[in-house]
Amino acid sequence: GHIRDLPKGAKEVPAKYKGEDWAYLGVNVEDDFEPVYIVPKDKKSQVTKLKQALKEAEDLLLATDEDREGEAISWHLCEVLKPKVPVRRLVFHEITREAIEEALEHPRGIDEALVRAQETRRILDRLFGYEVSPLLWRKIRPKLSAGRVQSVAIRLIVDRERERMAFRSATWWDLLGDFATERSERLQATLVRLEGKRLPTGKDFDPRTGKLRQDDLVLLDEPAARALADRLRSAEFRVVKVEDRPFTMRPAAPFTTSTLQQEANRKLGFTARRTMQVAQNLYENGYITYMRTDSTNLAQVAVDAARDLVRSQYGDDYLPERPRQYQSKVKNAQEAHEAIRPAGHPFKLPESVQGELDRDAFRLFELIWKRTIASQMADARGHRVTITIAGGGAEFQVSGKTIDFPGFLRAYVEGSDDPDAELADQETLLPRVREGESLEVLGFEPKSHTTQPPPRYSEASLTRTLEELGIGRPSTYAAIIDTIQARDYVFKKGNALVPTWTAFAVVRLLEEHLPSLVDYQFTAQMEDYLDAISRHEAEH
DNA sequence: CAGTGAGCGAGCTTCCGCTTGACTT
Repeated sequence: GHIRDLPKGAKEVPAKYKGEDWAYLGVNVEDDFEPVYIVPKDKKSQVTKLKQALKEAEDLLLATDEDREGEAISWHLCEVLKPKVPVRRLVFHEITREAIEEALEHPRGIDEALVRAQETRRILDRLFGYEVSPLLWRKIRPKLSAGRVQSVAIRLIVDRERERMAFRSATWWDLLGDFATERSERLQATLVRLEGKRLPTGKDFDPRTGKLRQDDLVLLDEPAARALADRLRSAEFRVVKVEDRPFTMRPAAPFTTSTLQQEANRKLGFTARRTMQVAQNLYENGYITYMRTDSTNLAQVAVDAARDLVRSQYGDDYLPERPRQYQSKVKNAQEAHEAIRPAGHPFKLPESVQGELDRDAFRLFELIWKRTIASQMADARGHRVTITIAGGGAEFQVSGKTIDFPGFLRAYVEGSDDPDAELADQETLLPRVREGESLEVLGFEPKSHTTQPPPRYSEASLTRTLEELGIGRPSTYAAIIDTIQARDYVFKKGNALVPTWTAFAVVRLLEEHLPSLVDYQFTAQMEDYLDAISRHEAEH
């Protein structure tokens, strides 16, 4: 990790800067934002060890991560160690024999522009944090904090709470029609249209007023729904349309830190913190690859191992002709490592390691194993059938889903934030009917529906949103969630993150007086600028 | 002269991102 950093406060600033106005920042804002670097106390012993080792070395190999922070670590090492022997910078994105040997044959120098980009990022975060936090101490309460990442995180949560407070629910009614086919099979369908006009769904209501957004829809109340049910009992119904559409589903990409935390939260109920602790343990004991990564890429040996397992466990039908490659769709991905996957070749089977692992570790390992294997399996194939039934001026519809070939679903189904949607994902089989077939009416049941306010963020959905906005890094997602709770901005209610009044006060103050700093695009714009620095196109 | 309370000044809080070993309970 980093062995040098800005001083934490005025106390750690070297004596010659002690009296300066900017000492508390550790950045000379009076002279071109020159940063002051120190070796923190807990890193001194590491630096001593490195210096000792360097004395007997004929060569210095810098093999830190190939990303912005990793490049900076290499640069700081050179600054501190002042090596007199030749220095080579090695880069590899996976810890495999092949990758390391390759790296040894193609060393490079330190990329100074990338180092300047990191330094800029560090200074910006310090200035934001150490200038804005004291403002909150004076205006709201001591010990509060603000920062490029945490302040946007609480703004997301407060914004969602505002939407919930402004929310006005709406209630509407429809009918569940119960029919029998010519072969006496039961068929239930929902009223979707009446006299040519569509019935509303939840999306048709404005969440702030509870009123319909358009007026060409049929809004039924309870008496109207009951009257309609009575009237339709004597109507004649026919199948007017049977739509049959094939579909395929692709497996999800292998895990990154963010997706692992989300899935472990949804499927195992782990907090981000617990997921990372368990993963760290699995990593240190050689069960999985590195757990702080934003890459979905698999090393060639891992692809081979996964494909071997697919063939032996599920058979050739489940193996795609060619290995699958996953593109990172995440903004600002730096891809210094592989995806998170079982270590080694071949992968150990979960059953074979169950005895060596505690319950948490086993469940997380199994999740990683299945996701990795599934990512190299064939698409699932099926078809979706939609039946439309008409009679008495009313139109009913029902959809069913059939899986013809499960493919990767044999190994892994991605979890969902929305349990209803997950239920709807299950296979639903419909009786066979033909267009024009007449149906017997068994009855109509009026059903009421109420719109729901937008849900609060969970740890999983907050992490996903931050990642989508390019905010935070794999090593910090879990820490962000801890920080906003430690500062009393947010508390957990079950899985939900609920903002406190302090959070409302802080967000409102920042929105009113420092709007650009809490803009959701602030980090994305910063990243664009840092990229320009690393391409030598902008001043740091 | 002792005890009390008001007033003042000094010192502290805080960022993000990379990591693992040291320390406490």
